Amino acid sequence: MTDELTPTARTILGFLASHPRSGYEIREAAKRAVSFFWGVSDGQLYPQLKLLAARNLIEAVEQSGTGPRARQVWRLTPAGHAAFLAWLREPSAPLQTRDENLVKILFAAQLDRAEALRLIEERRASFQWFHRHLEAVVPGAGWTAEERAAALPTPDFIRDYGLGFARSAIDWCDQVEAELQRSAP
Amino acid sequence: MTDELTPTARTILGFLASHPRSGYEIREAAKRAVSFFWGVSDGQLYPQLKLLAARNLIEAVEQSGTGPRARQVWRLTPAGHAAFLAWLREPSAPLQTRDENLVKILFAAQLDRAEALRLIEERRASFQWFHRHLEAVVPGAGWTAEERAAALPTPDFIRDYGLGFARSAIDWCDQVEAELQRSAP
DNA sequence: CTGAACATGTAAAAGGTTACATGATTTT
DNA sequence: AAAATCATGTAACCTTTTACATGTTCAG
Repeated sequence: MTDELTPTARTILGFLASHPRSGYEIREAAKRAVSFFWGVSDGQLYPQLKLLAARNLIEAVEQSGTGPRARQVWRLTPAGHAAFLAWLREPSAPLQTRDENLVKILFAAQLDRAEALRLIEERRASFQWFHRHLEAVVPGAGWTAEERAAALPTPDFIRDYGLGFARSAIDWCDQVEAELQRSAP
Repeated sequence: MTDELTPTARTILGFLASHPRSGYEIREAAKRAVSFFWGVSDGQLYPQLKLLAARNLIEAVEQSGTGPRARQVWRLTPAGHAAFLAWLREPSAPLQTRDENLVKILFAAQLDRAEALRLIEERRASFQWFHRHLEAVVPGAGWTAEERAAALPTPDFIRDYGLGFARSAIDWCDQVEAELQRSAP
C-alpha cells in the first residue's frame, strides 16, 4: 500500500474538487481543459476511480441512473478534499518533457539541407496546427457553472500558456529555417 | 519480435550516427544535449544497446580496454545507418507533454489568492532556473570534433528552443500574476 | 587512502496506452 | 434501422524509472 497517489489519481481529485462528476465527465473535462499537456486514458481513469474509492478519498453519489449500466457519479470525501489541497500545496515536480521530434532536429546535421528543411517545415506545421486549435477554443465556453463563477479563469490561463508556447515554437522554426537557408547558399 | 524500435533505441542510433561511442558516452552526450526534453536512463540504455546489437543495427568495436570491465564502444552497421535515416524521414509523432504543474494551475481557482500566487511564483522560479541553466551552456562547448565541424549547429538550435520556451513561460507567469493581483484588489 | 568519476549492468515496480468488450440511448 | 455518442470496464503490453550491484581508475 504505497501511500502516494499516481499523477492521474491526483488529477481526478482535482476534477472532483469543484463538484461531483462521473468518470465520463472527468474524461471529457480533461480532454477540453488539458489534453495537450495531460492525457487521461480510460485504462487509467476507471481503475483509479475504484482505487480512490477504496482509499476513502472519493465516494459514490446516489445515482439516478436508468439502465443497468447507469453512470456513476463520484464526489470527494473530506479526506479527499484534504488530499487535494495538500497536493496543490506540495512543491511541484520539476518540468520534464519528452519530445522525440527535437531529438530528430538534434541529428538533422546528418541530412542534406533539403531534408533538414523538411524536418523544420513539419515541426512548424505541427505547432501551427496546435496554435490554430487553441485559438478555436472560445474562452469560457464549455465550462460548468462553477467554473464560470470562479474568481479566476484558470482554464483560460492554460489556454494562454499553450498559445504562448506555440508562438515561441513557431518563431523558433522561422529562425532555424533562416539559418538553414543561410548556411549553404 | 516487434519490428518497431523504442524511442530510446532510436535516440541511441542517432548518437552513434556521427561516430562510435560507448554507452557511457551516449549517456553523457544525451545529458548535455537533450536532458531537458529527453531523458535516457541507465536502465534503458544498456539493455537497448544489446537489443540493437542483436538486431544487427549496431556492432561492437574492437576495444583497447585495459581492465576486465573495459568500456565497450559501439558503432552503427550499414543496416543501423539505414534505420537511422529512415527514422529521420518518418513523419513525426505529434507533440505530447505531461506537466502536472499546469494541472495544478488549472485547479488554482480553489485556493485563495495568496496561495494561487505562490503557485505561480513557484512556476516562475522553475522556468527561470531552466533559463539560467541554458544560458550557462556555452554554444559549441563540449561538442565533439565532428559536431563542431558539421555544417549545422543543431545542438545550438535545441538550446535556442529551450531558451525561447523558457522566456515565453516566464512572460506567461508575469501575465497570470498580474491578473491574479487585479482580480481581488 | 579516500572519494569522485568512470563504466556496465539487473530486477522490480510503476505508470500509461492500446485494444478489446459490452451495452444503452439518442440522433439521423 | 443504422450510426454516433454515452458510459464503464478489463487485459495485455510497452516503456521508463528507480534502486541495487559491482568494480576500476584517477586525483587530492
